[in-house]
Amino acid sequence: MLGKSTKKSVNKRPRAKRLAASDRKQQIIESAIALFGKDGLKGTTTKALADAAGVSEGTIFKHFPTKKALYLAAFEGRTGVGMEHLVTGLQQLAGEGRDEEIIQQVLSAIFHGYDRDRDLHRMLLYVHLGQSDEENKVLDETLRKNQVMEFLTEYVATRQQQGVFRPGNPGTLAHAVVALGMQVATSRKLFGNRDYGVGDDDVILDLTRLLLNGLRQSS
Amino acid sequence: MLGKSTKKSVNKRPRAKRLAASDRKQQIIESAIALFGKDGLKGTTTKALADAAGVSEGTIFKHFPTKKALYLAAFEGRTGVGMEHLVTGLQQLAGEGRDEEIIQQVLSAIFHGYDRDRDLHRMLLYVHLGQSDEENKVLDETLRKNQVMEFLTEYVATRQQQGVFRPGNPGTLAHAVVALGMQVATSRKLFGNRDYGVGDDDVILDLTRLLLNGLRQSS
DNA sequence: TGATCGTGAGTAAGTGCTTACTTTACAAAA
DNA sequence: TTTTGTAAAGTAAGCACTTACTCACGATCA
Repeated sequence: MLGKSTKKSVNKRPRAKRLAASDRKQQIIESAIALFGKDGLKGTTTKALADAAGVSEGTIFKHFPTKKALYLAAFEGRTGVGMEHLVTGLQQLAGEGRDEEIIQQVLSAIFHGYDRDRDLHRMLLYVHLGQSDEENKVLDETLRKNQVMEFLTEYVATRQQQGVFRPGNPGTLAHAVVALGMQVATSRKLFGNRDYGVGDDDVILDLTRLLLNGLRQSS
Repeated sequence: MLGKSTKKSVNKRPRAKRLAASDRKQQIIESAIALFGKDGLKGTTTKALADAAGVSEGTIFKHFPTKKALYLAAFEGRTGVGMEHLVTGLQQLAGEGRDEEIIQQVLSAIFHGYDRDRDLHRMLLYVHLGQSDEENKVLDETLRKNQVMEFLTEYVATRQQQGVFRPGNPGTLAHAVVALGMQVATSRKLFGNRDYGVGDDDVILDLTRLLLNGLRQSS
């Protein structure tokens, strides 16, 4: 009844325009992230992946040998982007001893990252949950041993030597800054928790001051 | 060849001993948590659930109308236990103004909770990921609006009025304490991340001091 | 005491649907 | 023409859930 065309085929997606293999591959990955982030590996069907990409199931398997291969490709293709720029800015601030702005920028970057790539971060949680402990160890080394963590750890250590920050394991303290940002961002951005009606900027401000005063020696 | 019994039936589970319905139900739930925590709702088959409980698939469906019903029952049956005892202890410490011990005990409780009920906490993450934002709002209200959060929020506010803690949104600050503990515990207990070879106690100590000094006015 | 029987936990063997992946054939760019 | 991307129609396996049955056991009788 509805959508009947004059020709015989009804309600059919038009044949996808022919693309270079690498382009099609990338396009499939992009649309897959949203689905994998929503329902996880097992919860996402290859049919759904094909529909989202605007191609047939067969095309998916032309480009990726298995569904899991696509899953891993989607995850690997989008991690740790835009870090260089952030770290460059942080290093400049570090030279000027502007502790508060460093922490504030790290937290802001985390919040914005979760806003921008919500699906990717949801997917990351799924990936973590789906891996064994052993596999997670590898995962963590790639993810957490990133430039930001390295910068922060070194920065904390330096400030401790200067007597500005309190003693304590620099790795633990650097992790604390990132972890606090991640958990609050996860709660607010991924799980839609807008507790006590406070806006992002206010939360970031409170957290920044909490962390800053926690790190600094009392005068 | 192997495991052949003298009688004809080979490799078959013996008929499960008859239990009261409520007992069997509880037993199925207990064994289900580990599976749901490992692979999530979609990743866990009813066959696997039956095998883990030592019964047939039919029995599972005698006690639960759907797989999802079992999933939700498993989740609901085990949340917020042991909170009363913790809060009672915290209230006593609050009366004596022992800030450091309060924070330390909250963090310890979180760490031990993740140790003790690792599967349940993994499952909780899956539940969060599987819910829509709207459903998560309900979930969060049950979970986060618990006694510990309520106590902490009020406690922070009181200490602020006394001029001991710095200003800032008490809800945000209380959430920060719990969130930091949760994220570090998740990373270490659920994802097997034992960064920088530091033990639990050392991490808790560093985090406690970080939070305590972050909350307190500098003298 | 024992024979009888109703109740309900438990099960084996499906049922039909969905899924990941395959095959075959065609269309269009090079 | 050849090469490559795509469509469409499979297919075998796996899935949640159902059905029709068995059997253990406590209550109720003689």
